Amino acid sequence: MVTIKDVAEYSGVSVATVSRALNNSGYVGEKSRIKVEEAVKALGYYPNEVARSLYQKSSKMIGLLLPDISNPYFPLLAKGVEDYAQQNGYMVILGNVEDNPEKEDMYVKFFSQYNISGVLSASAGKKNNTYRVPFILLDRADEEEDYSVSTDDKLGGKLAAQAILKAGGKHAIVMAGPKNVSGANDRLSGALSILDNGGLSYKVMETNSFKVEKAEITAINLFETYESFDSVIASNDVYALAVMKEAIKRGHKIPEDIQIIGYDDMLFSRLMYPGLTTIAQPAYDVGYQGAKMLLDLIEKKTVKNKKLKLKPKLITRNSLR
Amino acid sequence: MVTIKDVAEYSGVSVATVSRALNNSGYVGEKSRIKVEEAVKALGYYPNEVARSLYQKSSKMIGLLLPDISNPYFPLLAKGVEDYAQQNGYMVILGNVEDNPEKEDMYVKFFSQYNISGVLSASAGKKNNTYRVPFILLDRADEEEDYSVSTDDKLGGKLAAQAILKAGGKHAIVMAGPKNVSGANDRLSGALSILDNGGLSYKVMETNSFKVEKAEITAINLFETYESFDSVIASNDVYALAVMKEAIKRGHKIPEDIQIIGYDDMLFSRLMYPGLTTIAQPAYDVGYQGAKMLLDLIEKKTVKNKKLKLKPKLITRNSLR
DNA sequence: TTGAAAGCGGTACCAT
DNA sequence: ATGGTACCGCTTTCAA
Repeated sequence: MVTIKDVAEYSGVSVATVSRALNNSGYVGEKSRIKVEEAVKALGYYPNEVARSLYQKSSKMIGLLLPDISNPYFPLLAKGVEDYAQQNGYMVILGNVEDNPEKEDMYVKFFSQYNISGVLSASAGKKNNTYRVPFILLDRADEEEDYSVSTDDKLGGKLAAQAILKAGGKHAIVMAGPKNVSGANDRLSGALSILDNGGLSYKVMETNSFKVEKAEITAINLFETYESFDSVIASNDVYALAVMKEAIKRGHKIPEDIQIIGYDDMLFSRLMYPGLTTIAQPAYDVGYQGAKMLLDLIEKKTVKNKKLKLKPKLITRNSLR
Repeated sequence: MVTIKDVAEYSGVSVATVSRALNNSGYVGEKSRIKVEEAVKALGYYPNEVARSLYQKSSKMIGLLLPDISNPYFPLLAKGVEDYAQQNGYMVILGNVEDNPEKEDMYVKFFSQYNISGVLSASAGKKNNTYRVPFILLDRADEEEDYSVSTDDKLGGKLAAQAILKAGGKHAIVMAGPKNVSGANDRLSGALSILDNGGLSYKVMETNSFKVEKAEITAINLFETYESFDSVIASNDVYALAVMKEAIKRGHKIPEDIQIIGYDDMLFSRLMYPGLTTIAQPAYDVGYQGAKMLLDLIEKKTVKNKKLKLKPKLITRNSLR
């Protein structure tokens, strides 16, 4: 391993001068600078970030806390984070916390042990004030004081309801989604605000999970509990799919007998038959903008908007009439 | 921040003794040990890993290089890695390299700057010998000398072909998959080895991507190019889905007219109608076992099997007769 | 403009 | 069994 000392010897100056030259800090004579640059090139030197981090008590690493990487929404978000971080010389440390407070605590500790310089969290866990570094909430924006980047779910809910209305639904079922997820509540209230003035009847179906495992049983429940509906606003694409499957199985035609709209726009939603009409969430952008906000905070740039709301949009395919 | 020095002062011993007590290295008297433990508890001390890492030239961090997190196979693999790592006190650093050698080089450098102690790579990029730390290939096993964990794709191909045969296929199309991915070749040769003795006719369709964007066009090509086939062995589930969609669109019944088998078993494959019969890849296990092998290597435990092959298995649903 | 030296928070060698 | 201390690689103060 080639160290700053090697560079100093090779170029005939002191390590202090090399350090200054490398960091553009303090005075460095022109000749010294040149000699250092040559030495760096000749030796293939690059600084040891661990040593630097020890002194500076910070690093070029940020943490990303996710509730569940296997949920297809999060990899996209993670990709956005990773892209922005990588473009700006930061590494991202992945923490799959699964809404498990203990795991989250482990990571908080890890992060501080390694001088991580900021954290992005999409985890629904209790907001952890233990962080002494910039902290940004992804996809949630409960508390007033936090920095956050999220989707405008109320708008998303409205969009979905409007699409159903426009397609001529008469009797709709709207799935409520988990009550402890603020986004789910926003969607619901957004949808209802439109439906209430839309001249169609609707019922709200309580569902309390986004989990894939629950999708099939929820779809079955839907058909066993309700009768004579012609439209479904599903919690998300996975649930929409499950409903489609169950509907077809029971001999209903989509969209003729029953029309369905999803939420998320996962990559396979367009691979269904019929293609699923859905509300696209800007998952990648949430990650990307979140990372940007975090690095701005870390580098003490001013962040104009503490709470960034990104807009979802309607993706029209063939599951609505 | 509370340091080892604080602990030493509080407990009235030297930092050397504290260090020994904490690491169970060297002699420590019973009384000293107790005093240290009390001090640690009272002060809420935990070691700074950056300082430790600087001295030891290693850390409790491992790198994970992925070709594309948005491909649903990889998050599962990542979850396996993360789980094992986390259970053993390691953090994982995520690198989405997208088969881009420059990005990969960036990460190689990053990793060494931060004393990462091992690397797991599912990237198809040139094998990077620049690593001076344990290195394990995930999902690929080209070169003889490497450590690797992968799926037995030849077996997977056989399983798929056997299922088609058993379901009574007469004329099959088998998609070849990208030629530069060794797993794809193994699947193909596995499938053909069965088909050749199966008493049915088949054709191999060249496809050269696993990418989602290509799936729809490939499905269309399939129907435009070939006639009178009754069975399809698809490259993966996404492609299988696209084929199903196109088939239904064209008025074919599944599985009555055309039967289809996929590869991967992605979570939504069972949410289709009809449910997709497929070969399940142990993505999570590849990650988990890979992480295990890596940590064993890092901690100098003996690894009995340099090249671990995990078994795929047939998941029977309703897309075969 | 430059270099010596004191840290940053640990580990481990060497005396005692 | 214990403590003093050099050292890991880098940054920054301070004096020259």
